[in-house]
Amino acid sequence: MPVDKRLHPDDKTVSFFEMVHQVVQLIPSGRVTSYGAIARYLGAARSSRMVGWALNSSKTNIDRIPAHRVVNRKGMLTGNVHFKGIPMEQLLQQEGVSVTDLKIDNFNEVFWDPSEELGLD
DNA sequence: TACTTGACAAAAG
DNA sequence: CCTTTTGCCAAGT
Repeated sequence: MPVDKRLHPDDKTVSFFEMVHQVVQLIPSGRVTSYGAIARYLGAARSSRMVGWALNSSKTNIDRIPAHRVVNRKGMLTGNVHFKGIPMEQLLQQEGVSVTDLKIDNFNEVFWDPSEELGLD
């Protein structure tokens, strides 16, 4: 099933936070994306900062939202400090993502762009 | 209503 | 490559 129509930015019935959560849940295991990529997909290319904040509001609920698959545009695990339990680096490595010093080695290879994978409207 | 917060991004030096 | 500066804007107070 395609992405829920609620992801469309023109639908004000769903908060920006929830739209972010929806997209993050679509990230496949072993792949990662960036805050900016998610923001662009949501039609809010200039709200990349809000994406991370949205994840923060989810209280690092890895069970529901794989926030560890979201990094900044350089592939650095800047959100690691918000993970109380298992650090992002370890979670990613469990999925086969090579990480060194809080930075994804082959970022270009594991990068998953929702705008391309899910299609842009 | 007005001000503050940020898990970012891009550009400049 | 590194640091600083600037633009951003939804949500919380």
